[in-house]
Amino acid sequence: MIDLKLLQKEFDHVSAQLQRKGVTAETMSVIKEKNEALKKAKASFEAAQADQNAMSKLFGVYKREGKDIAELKAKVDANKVIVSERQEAQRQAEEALTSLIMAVPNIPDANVPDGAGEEENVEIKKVLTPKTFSYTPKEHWELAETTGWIDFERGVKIAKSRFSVAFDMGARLERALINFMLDFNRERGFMEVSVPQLVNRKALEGTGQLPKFEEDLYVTTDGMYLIPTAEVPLTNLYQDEIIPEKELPIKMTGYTSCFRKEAGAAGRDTRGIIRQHQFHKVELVTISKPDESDAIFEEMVSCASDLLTALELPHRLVTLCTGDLGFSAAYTVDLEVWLPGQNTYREISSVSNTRDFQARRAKIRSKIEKKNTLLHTLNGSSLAVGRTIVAIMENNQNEDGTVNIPEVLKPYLGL
RNA sequence: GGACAGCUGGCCGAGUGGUCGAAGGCGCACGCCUGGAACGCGUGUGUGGGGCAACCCACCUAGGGUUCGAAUCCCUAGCUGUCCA
Repeated sequence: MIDLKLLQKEFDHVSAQLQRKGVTAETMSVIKEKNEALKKAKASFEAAQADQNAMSKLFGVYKREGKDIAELKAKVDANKVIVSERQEAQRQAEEALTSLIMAVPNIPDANVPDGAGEEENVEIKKVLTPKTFSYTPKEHWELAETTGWIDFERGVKIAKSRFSVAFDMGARLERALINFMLDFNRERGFMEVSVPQLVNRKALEGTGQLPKFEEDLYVTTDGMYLIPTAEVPLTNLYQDEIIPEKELPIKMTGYTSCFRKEAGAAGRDTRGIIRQHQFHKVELVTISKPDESDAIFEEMVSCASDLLTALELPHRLVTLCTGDLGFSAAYTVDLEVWLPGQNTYREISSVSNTRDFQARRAKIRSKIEKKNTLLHTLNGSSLAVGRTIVAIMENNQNEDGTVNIPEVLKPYLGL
């Protein structure tokens, strides 16, 4: 959620920054209007209420002094009508504003490049050089068949499209990767946490998936939601808390399944396991003091990048432009892994600093220098498991359709 | 699934209709004491919003209700605990 006080104080600046993320000038001025209307409605309601409170207090005095309360009661009764009218006006004004601002994305950092979409993301650097093949490298779904690691048809049979089944070494590789990633992250100072994979609405509002992206979430019959990422439960662990300063930063890593309807992705990546309704991911989440978040962001990017390097996977780092930046992020670096079969780099991790955007929604604070201060929340994948398997398959493939296991994973596979 | 009990500030805990935003304690901050500390003593210390300020409003799990007035009474929901099935 954006800071309404900041908006009020520096409307032109905030408005301009948000317009970079596609919020219209019109929406901004409506928000400004609604905010002012709410303040007026609130002041008028509170004034009536102050009258009410003052008169109510007199009852105690009158009673003690044995005075007649009939006249006072008539006055209070008349005021009560005014109070309830103004209360309703305030409630409506509040609702109008809230529904607007909950759907406003975070303000992008000043150094985020402008751009319409992923084509305009800016490369930071490449890590490791892709190896050259003496033949045309196969795509992972072809290798899925020769290795027998992934079965797409049976996934569809028992669920529907965009579900798959991992068999034998495919399944073992998944488990090995999860353990390897968790251990790697833990050695970098991230505490391992195991969280629920169903959460309530409030949690999703806290991290920004709701109310705007309801159509991409699976919901259960009793109103719980399947998590689209471990970022949701991990970040919301500290919802509505005032965290002692000495406990900061809180650096966590967790493995969960993730569930996404992929509502807006019809026709994209329909083959293979790049875009599934259910996938495994190891996530990093940090809650930090505001002045530490930039340094921690770099740590998180390095963690994910070094993980890819340890797996011997060539990749590159890109800064997302305004058009590709997510709803809650102020700044995001994507890690894209080289897929020789597709002859391109594909996203395998996304590390974001949301600054105080989620903290404001979720009320995550700490008392810093005697003042309750909204903290910064950061999240990043380290890494998406399915896509890592894709990358391993395509980068480590042999001409006969077999795939070599990366050295670092062998201990995890008993090899 | 049924019965009962509870849910109060960073934490613990008192408070059963009228200066209660809430005693007391812990914790924390500052000061005194000390060579330095601990102990002890003193002072301060909830959150959010509005206002230049005085000050005002809201918040005792949440949402409703009764009342001039609710932490306190009533209803509903959630959660926690205990017992029963």
